Amino acid sequence: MRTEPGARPAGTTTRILDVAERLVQTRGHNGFSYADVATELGITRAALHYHYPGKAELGEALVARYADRFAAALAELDVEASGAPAALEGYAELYAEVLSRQRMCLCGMLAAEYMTLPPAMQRGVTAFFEHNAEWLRSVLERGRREGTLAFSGSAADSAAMVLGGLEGAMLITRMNGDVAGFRAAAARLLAGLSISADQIPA
Amino acid sequence: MRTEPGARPAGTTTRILDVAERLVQTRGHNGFSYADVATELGITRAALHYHYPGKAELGEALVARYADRFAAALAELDVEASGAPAALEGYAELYAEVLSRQRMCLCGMLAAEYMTLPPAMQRGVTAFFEHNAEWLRSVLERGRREGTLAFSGSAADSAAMVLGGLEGAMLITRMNGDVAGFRAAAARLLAGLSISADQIPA
DNA sequence: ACTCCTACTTACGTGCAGGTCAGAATACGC
DNA sequence: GCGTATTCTGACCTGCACGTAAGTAGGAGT
Repeated sequence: MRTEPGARPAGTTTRILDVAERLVQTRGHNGFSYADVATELGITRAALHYHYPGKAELGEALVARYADRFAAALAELDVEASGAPAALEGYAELYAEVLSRQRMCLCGMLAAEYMTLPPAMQRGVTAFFEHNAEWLRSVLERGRREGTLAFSGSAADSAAMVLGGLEGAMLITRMNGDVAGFRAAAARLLAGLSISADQIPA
Repeated sequence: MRTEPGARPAGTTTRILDVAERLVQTRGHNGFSYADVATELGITRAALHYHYPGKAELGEALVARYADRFAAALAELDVEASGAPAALEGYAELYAEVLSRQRMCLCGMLAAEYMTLPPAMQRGVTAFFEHNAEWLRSVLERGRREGTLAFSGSAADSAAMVLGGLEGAMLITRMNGDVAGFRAAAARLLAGLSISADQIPA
């Protein structure tokens, strides 16, 4: 499929993924066609079928690459972040960066279309969120142990809240491109987990 | 269009809306066809075009009815809820009820597909969220004035957080039908706004 | 020089989705 | 018991979306 790992003009396979990814993140999996991708790349639809036999397989590859990248970003946060609160802020910033490119989280988008997705994509999306929730849970538990975070109930519940909160804030603020609004909502979300500091002052 | 306001066998126009609503809430606006609705109702596609000239108009009617119902539910909460915290809990419960029927919020679904929607539907969806955010903002401000809620920053930011948090939690928990998980996440979300009570005890 | 693989293209087929239009059936006032 | 409006059907059209098959251009290896 690929000529070499270091193909200079980016490689058609990768460029297909790049275009398709953007289309899914903006229009959804049911909102774009092979023709859209082909036209944008200046190739034929048949060429797409050569690289990815069908839309289902392209979708699978999309989810897999996105999940890998996200996993890598989380691993980097584990290393770089100086503590649980910083890790959470870094996590929210990952979302803000996606949003600032006028996109929705790929898997958040696919979560909405979940019922219409081929099984392999469903599994990929589910795994993505499970991995994220698990990462958040571990960060939250560490923060509570270390005394840098405080929250009631289980860490898993708060992890689900953070994950859902960021995805949802993204979903809604994307409509009018309000990145600042997203950051404000995300900050408020995380403020509810901090060791009660900035309370009450309006 | 309708024979009478009190048509006993529900009226085709209404039944079309009911079926289409469920399909949008589960599969999205790009995930169902006129044929799906017609088949389920045992009528032809042409009959659908008689009641709603096109998918765009059907979609508009769907958003309008959903927004009206939601607005009525909010007005009822204003009357019935005994205070700001109760109003917020009631608000979250509205979402939980939708989810318990295995559905996503209609407008949350359409928010994902926003870029592919006809302009009139976009306006309807935007108006829905603005109305919800405004309602939440007023509840939050009242709660803060009355001393029943406490939160940092502007009420508008916290309103966006609650709105996004509930939509996002819904989006994600719907995948595995985890209503209990949704309620837990929603409770945690609102706990961050209460006058710091149940902090720290795991 | 020919072979073989990779990366495409051109041409086609199928099915479905949205929409139109001319009527048929039913109910309805009068 | 007759016109009229409402509600729906049958037949059709157009375009697109996904997919397939066969063929070709261009290098890489020997």
